[in-house]
Amino acid sequence: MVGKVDSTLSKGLSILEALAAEPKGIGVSELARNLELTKSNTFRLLQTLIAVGYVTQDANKQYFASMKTWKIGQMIMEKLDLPGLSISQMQYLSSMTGEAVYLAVLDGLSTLYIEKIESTKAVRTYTPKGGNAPIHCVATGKALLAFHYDTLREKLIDNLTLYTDKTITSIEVLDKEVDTIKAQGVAIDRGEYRAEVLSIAAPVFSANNDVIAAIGVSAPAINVSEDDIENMSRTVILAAQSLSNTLKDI
Amino acid sequence: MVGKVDSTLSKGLSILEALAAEPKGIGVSELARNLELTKSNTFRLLQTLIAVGYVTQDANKQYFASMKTWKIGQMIMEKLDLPGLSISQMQYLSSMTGEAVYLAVLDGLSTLYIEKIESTKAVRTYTPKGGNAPIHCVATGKALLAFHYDTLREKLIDNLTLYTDKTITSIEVLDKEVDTIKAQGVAIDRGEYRAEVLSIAAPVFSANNDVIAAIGVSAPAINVSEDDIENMSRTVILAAQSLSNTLKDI
DNA sequence: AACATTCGTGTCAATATACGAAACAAAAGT
DNA sequence: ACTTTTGTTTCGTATATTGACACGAATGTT
Repeated sequence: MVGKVDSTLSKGLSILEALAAEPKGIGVSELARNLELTKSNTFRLLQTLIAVGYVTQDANKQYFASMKTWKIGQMIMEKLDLPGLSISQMQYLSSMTGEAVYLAVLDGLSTLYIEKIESTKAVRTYTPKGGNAPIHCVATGKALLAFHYDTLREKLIDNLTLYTDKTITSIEVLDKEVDTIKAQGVAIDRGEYRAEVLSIAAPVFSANNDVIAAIGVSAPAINVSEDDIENMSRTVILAAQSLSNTLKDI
Repeated sequence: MVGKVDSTLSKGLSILEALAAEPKGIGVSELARNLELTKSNTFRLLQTLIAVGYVTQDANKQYFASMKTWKIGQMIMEKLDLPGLSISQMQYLSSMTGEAVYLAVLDGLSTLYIEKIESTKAVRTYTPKGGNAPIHCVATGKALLAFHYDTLREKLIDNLTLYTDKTITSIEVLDKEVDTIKAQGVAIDRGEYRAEVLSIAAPVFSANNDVIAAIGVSAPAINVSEDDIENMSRTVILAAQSLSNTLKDI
């Protein structure tokens, strides 16, 4: 009996999301139009969001997302403290490769970067902390995808967006790719999202052997030879295993 | 006509908050008891939170807050554009003191420097933008810590790393220090992280009075007399208050 | 200045919606 | 074997949420 959702709650959250995305404040009417909701409905939901502290309103009647969401988000992060637990392995990867190092978790059909260490080299591949990328064409994404494939495959079929000529857009090809990722324990993206970027990532296992994160490196493709790829893969796998082990005994 | 709130939405958000505070996952029954809600009600709200991506459930039926809230929070943070809003106050501090000026936010058990102005003087105390420092022994860190002490104290107990002979390594001493920081509205570090560096910082408050950042200066200790410290403290506090005020009316 | 649109906020009746109680199987404790 | 507690589902009902409409105040247009 899945599928039934409380519309009030989901509408309220979509308002919160809309406000978070809004660079400048926004009024009821425009907000209602954007979300295809009634003005009355939007107004009322905004009132309750204000009452519980997630939204504020300025003198010109504009509505804003408050910092409360940020605070809650921080709490979640702190409790899990994946970044804290990962930092030593990430630093290890950074020192070994000199490239940008990422820690990512699953977020719908995207990988969400929750921690990063900048490349120490001149040419940088910039992706901000808190940013995300499609799951089917970057290394961290593919590593996460491979181990959640049963729940994600179906949803992904119609969402294999093409980004470069290397991007996997056929589900059959992806099926095979997932098999090799699971077999090898590492995912490699050779310019499947950004043509000139190569990334390598491995899955991180929780205490109950769920894959909860992926750790990996990202580098300008021209910097990396095939031999380098093999070496870096081994290093990334080791770091991921190491991290998985520290998660076992928490 | 104020005060009427959509109960569905507010209950849903309280569930989200409860999950965020829960270090380990939690089941429906216990959650319902904690929040004084019906089991049916709690269950349903959880289903819709799952449907919209804010909550996940593991194999043992335990519910968790997902990273989505964190992501929304990050979005809010980014659109706030703290660096942009801070620049004038930072320049003011720079011109008044001639020393290095920092804008920092909380990042785990560290202060993360998100903006800086270099010292105009010959002798510089170098800390790069994007860099971080332990929270318990630099001024920006202590300013942030003091106003997040309830959530951070426990974690910090085993992480009071010693850097110099001035570093605070006892939680009892830190408790007192936090009290005086909150009382004075300013944090001072006299060589607690780098022996020869002195730093002064004050908290920056958001529209709803959360401390979301700290602004401060950092200087070679030999440059600074006790009188200077007092003067600079006042200047830093003023700059921080000024910044807080501009945040009020956005 | 007069007019026409927008805006944010209230009102209110209708009904769709979220609600609690009870029941369920499965698991955990005893 | 028995009892309690778990997560989940069903269901009839009441109530809380809803959308249409109204309103004055801004804002824009002529």
